[in-house]
Amino acid sequence: MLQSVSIQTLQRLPDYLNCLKSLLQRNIETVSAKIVAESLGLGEIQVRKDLASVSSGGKPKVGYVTRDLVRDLETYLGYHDSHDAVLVGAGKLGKALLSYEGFREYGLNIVAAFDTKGSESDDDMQVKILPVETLSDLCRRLKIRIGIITVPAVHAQEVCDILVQSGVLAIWNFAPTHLHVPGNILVRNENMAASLAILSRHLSRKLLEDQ
Amino acid sequence: MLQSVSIQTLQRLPDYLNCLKSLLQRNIETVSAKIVAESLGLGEIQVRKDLASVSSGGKPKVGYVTRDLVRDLETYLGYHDSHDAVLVGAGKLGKALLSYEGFREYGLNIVAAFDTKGSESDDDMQVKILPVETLSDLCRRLKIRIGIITVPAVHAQEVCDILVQSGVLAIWNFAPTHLHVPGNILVRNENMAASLAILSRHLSRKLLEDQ
DNA sequence: TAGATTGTTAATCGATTAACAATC
DNA sequence: TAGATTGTTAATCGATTAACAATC
Repeated sequence: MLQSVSIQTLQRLPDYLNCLKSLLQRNIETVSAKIVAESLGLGEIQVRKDLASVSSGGKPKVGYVTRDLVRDLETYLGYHDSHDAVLVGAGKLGKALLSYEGFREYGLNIVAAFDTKGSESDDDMQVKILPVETLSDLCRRLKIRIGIITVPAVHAQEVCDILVQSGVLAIWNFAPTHLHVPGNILVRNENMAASLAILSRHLSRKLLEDQ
Repeated sequence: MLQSVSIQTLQRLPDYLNCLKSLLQRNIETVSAKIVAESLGLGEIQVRKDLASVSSGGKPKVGYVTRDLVRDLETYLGYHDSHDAVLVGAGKLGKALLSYEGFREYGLNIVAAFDTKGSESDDDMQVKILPVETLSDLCRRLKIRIGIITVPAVHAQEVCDILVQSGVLAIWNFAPTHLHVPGNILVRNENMAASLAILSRHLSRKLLEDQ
């Protein structure tokens, strides 16, 4: 039965997809929740519940049809129909993201990149780097709905405002700063500082208990 | 009163720090939970509780001393004493992370980078790129406890195993794959696919309701 | 004193886990 | 049939929010 999916579950779905695809490559045609759970270090019941919310279900004693699950997950995650996006800030990180092929697989299609410094485009990047003055116009013309921010923190809000004014509805923010947006706009922070906080605390504790 | 800090709270701490530092720059010497909450889009009570768990507290009617809070947060997050780390996988993303100055501010010090392809070091990177054969040895010699994985997904587990065998206790994984580690090792996934899932669903919903 | 603001204790909410019924 | 496995309903757990007491 298809239920509404919590944020927590939603975030686990790509992991399931990964896991199932690798099982598929090994020609494993059906799979139990137990196997998936063990492979990802999750609880068996949690896996069953998560999968129930996006799939048409499995069969007792048999499990799930791997291929069907993969298809259901990809469909749910929107990997089959791609979203166009722009990226603002073609520094090191921005360029790294631009040349990452994997995004296409996730249904993300970066159609243009912008920077103050115009157009020093790299060899293995598909998109041109355009002057930031043309950002708003292009977003409107191409009806861009996703903006990726990889500018320095001080300019992030400014860029964010332009994107929002130009019709962007979802922002993926790599700048280490909090962005202010209207209520209907989603900001997803790729929060490196938060990750480091978690790593650092684990380390402190481990080193302490080893003394 | 210093309490134990939940993961959720821990992840918010860098945001508080950011916010407070910018207030400090504007010479705002005391600050109420309400101000911080509004600035970050959080609940006032949540902010008070979070701050209570790392700070020596504020004064009724006055609020918190900005400078003290900044210091307490930095101390708690370990920004004052830095951790050495290695990075494995000097592709686009790896190089981007290597040349990001900001990590030092967070107490992360990348002392070496590794790749199969040896040593094509970039201009504005401080560290050399070493052959991956020397990874284990260096980790042991320098007692490295943090490993950053930016290799392609297929090689991530392999690299992870080497790191764990060489004494690394915490792993920051940028490869889109789940890593298997012993129970005492922490893996933090920088989960781009999960972020995209959240962005994508928001978009689907918005576009649907606009029809 | 009055009022703003902190901090704590209790209530609510949501997510995870456990127990169990259904079924192939 | 027996047993493995799904899926659902109930219980638990943890985090957030609300209510309130403390205090400058």
